Amino acid sequence: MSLAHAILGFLQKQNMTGYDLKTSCFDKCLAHLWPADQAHIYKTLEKLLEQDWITCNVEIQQDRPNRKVYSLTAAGNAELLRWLQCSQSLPTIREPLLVQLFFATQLPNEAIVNLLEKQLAAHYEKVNDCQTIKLSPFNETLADREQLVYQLIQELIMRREQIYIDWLKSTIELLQLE
Amino acid sequence: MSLAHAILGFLQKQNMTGYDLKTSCFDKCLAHLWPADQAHIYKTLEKLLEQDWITCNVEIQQDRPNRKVYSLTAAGNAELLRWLQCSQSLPTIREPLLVQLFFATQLPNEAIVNLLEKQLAAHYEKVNDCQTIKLSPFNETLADREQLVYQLIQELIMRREQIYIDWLKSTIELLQLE
DNA sequence: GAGAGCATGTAAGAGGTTACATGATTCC
DNA sequence: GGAATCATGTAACCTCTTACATGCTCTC
Repeated sequence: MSLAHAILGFLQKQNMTGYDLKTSCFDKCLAHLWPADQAHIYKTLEKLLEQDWITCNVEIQQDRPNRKVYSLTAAGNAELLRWLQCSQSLPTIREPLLVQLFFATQLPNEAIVNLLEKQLAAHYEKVNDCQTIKLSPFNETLADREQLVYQLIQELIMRREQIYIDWLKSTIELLQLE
Repeated sequence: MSLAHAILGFLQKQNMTGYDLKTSCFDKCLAHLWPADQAHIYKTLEKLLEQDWITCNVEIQQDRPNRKVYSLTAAGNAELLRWLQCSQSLPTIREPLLVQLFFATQLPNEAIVNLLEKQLAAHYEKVNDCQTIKLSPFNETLADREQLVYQLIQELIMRREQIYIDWLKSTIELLQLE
């Protein structure tokens, strides 16, 4: 249910369209915490409407497609607050590379090293990406408290990446020595 | 597609039933790399049959339900080998706790600390679990190479957990000071 | 007698992705 | 002229989970 609640969370800060949510919120702030697809966001908005947790107001535009601007209802706000206090389950992590490695003992070392190197390159790219994320979607000046929380989140994400990078590097070295 | 290929991988080592795959393989070896549900395993076995990557042989039993023993075909083996050489995408990690924290600045510090402490307890439990995983489902003596790979995988999993634990601990301390 | 283990599955739904379609405007 | 931006969506599909159902045996 995190996608639905993340949408509620963003709408609490500011009224927005599905497009805004995708481009300014999910892709910018939550890309590394909760990636979300455009089609999925639109579908979820409909469900939230059905639940009466949000409402929709159409702004007619001449030059461009009309905007469906969503906003949080009182019920939606209450639901968000309820969810914010529920303890969440641990992240489910599925690791394609490690599954592959698990069965890859039948491959020669060079083939395995090759796979690891590609993954390492992808992680380097991702770290680059992570460094440029902006955790606040709006141009407000943030309270100290918010800034602190955002910094903490960013740090966990970076550490998480660093672990993979370190592990990949040392594993590649090890296999090359053999 | 990792679930399908993991099944091929296990069947390459030994013929098995869906039940065996769930209880001896996925739950024991891949629990922290690629958790898999029983219903999902059965459905995937059917798809693999349709593709002719596996075949099924029914063993009739008197006292117990019959066993559908699956085995890898030559085509299945080829597919596994092909997949083992494809570079995999990075793991998609979705973090319910971090999303929650992202929106939780409206909660008092104690409420946040409470959430973090629950998550920390869950991670401690998981680390315990991870320490008891046995990466080989069979009672064979392993080649050095396999043993090395399994050790490396285990280490990455443990480090991944440790990061979360360290982060949660220091974040709790920080918030309690405020 | 209750519960765990063996072994099969189905049905329904939640969650998520990919690809396609529209149509105007602005920038290179 | 071609690509990007704005803004909407749909359809099909894949992945995964939850809950239910059956029925026998062995152990506590």
